[in-house]
Amino acid sequence: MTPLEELRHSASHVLATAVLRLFPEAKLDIGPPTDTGFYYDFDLEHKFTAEDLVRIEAVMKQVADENQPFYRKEVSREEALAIIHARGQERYKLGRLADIPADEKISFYQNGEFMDLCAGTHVRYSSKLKAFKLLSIAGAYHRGDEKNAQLQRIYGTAFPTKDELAAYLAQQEQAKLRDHRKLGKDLKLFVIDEDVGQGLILWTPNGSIIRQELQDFIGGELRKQGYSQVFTPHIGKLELYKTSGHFPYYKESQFSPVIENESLARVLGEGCACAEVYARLEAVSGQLATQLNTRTGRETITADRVRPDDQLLNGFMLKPMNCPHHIKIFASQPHSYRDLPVRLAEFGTVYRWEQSGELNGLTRVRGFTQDDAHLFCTEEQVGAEVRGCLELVKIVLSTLGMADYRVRVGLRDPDSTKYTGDTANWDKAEQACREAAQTLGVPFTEEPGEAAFYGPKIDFVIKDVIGREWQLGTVQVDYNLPVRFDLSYIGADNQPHRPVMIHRAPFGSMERFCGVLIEHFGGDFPAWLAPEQVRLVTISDRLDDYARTVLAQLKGEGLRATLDEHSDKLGAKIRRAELDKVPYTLVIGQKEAEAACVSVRSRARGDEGVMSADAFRAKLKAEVASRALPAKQA
RNA sequence: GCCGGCGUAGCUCAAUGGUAGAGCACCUGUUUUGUAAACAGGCGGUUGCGGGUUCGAAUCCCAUCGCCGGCUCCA
Repeated sequence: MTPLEELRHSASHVLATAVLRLFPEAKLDIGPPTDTGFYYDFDLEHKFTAEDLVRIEAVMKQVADENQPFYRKEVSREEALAIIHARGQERYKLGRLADIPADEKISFYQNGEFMDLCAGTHVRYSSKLKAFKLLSIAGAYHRGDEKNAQLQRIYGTAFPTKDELAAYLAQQEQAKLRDHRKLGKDLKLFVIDEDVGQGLILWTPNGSIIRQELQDFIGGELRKQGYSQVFTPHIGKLELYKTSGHFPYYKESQFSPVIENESLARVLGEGCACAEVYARLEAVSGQLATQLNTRTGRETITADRVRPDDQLLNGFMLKPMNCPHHIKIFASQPHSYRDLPVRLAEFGTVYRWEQSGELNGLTRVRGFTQDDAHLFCTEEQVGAEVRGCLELVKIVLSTLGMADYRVRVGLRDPDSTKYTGDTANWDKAEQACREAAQTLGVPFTEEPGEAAFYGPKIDFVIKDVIGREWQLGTVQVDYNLPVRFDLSYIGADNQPHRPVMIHRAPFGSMERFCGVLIEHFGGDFPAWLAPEQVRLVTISDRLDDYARTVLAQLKGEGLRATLDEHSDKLGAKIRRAELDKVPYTLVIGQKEAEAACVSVRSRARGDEGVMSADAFRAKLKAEVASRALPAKQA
């Protein structure tokens, strides 16, 4: 444990000490340090309130002042049981004790009257806790399993000194100002209207410019890399998703199907209530899941294809993924090995029924557009194609100056049944991902259980302003959907072969990416992305005519410019431009008008002096064309 | 979905059971301005929605919708 973790871990023990002083009946679970602080989970009838937090924190300060030494005590399993019973903490601690392997030492840590099953380590005296603060109360399931009891978790943070604590809290406050939900409102980038629906993004004109620019940017890269553009509809028949495996496997995270009127009439005509419709779908999908589970891994889908029988309801689903549609395009005609790789790209909008409590601004939504593509290639081509996809992700991130990300290779969880396909193919796909990741030149972690249901993936993960991680770009290797859809190409040997699929989305979703991007730039977008690139402000409205000439010239070059026609003093107009985070403000007075000039003020660099209107236009055009990042120094 | 907190004007907030208010934004007028806020006036609210308690509810209670922080989930 690092010294800081040790400090925070000790703070969590002191938190538990204080809680037991105030609420002796509280049952303890666990209290570890975290990246940013610590927490402790309690089971208690009384619901903690904000006022309780103040009281608890005050008692914690007392405990710190009592300068209690922390003692480590190693005990036998029998002694441990006795301690737990003596303290009436059987409810969770017995289970925690049982988790400790037989060959490991069992230890307790004691400070004052408090004693907790704990591997350690701890600070030597509670007086080391000079700077801590309780932050929030949250529900948390015991062992992170929603089938278990929900405990009350108290979060806090601690630092070696009061200054460091104050700096951390101030930095957190600063971070909130960059929150994309706040900036989205301030800069009028997007709205979410409760009448339209939770998690459904309405892109306003300003936000749409950013999204469109990003789309144009990557579109150019795709043309260079030999992708073909396709378009597909937002829905597909239930049958399609039964074949792909989405329907039985992930039905709970999809919008309810749109049932064909005829099917619906048949069911309702029999006197069924709406609930009966859902019950029937449940039964059908359960049955399909069983069938598909027992059939995964076979090399031909024809015999395995699940056909609807008379009991089935026919209808459509909002697409949760684009792959089935793209697969159907690939399958629509025969392919020679000479055609491969086939790369089909689409900004495809998908819909997923995320739990209401998980929705979050742009970063977790119910309808989003993936910058998606599916590559169909030979097994020999997989490595090169995956590397090409990773290259694309790196181009995106470096163009935007996003360097603070981590790479995760998501592998299957060997104990889970949520995956489709046979083991041999999974092994090949996982190996392909691993090898490709090694060529990245950045560290990556392998994480079991993070794979897609059809294959392993390489994800680019970025933190938002409050430290939550979000998966953005992703590259996924898939040996399984080609089997499920019985895809083939004709090889050099004139025999049919199974292609391998690669799913990839460098941005991930436009919504989530823009959310993270807004926070990355704090709303100060580079000129090429800024909804408004230039604001013209005049000293006096007598100069507005000249300003309008300059404005027309800027617009003529395709630049996004406006003229501030308010009857305000210059300072007020500049302030407004600054608050609107416009990259360039052109100040126009008599001198400028007479010389066909503009006085340039850069948001990043301040006053840059006077230049000819023509020169500014050329300079900004070049800056936009090169997709330059805002430079602090001229 | 679960636990907890919160919903007052476009935005930020005030009013704690007794006439819903301020600043900014917006509109109008005056001002004609040199690098982050000129002045004056005006517009703007069934206090998220629906019930209830009360002589009287933004305020108390119930329900519902939404938002925020966690948990769970995340193709």
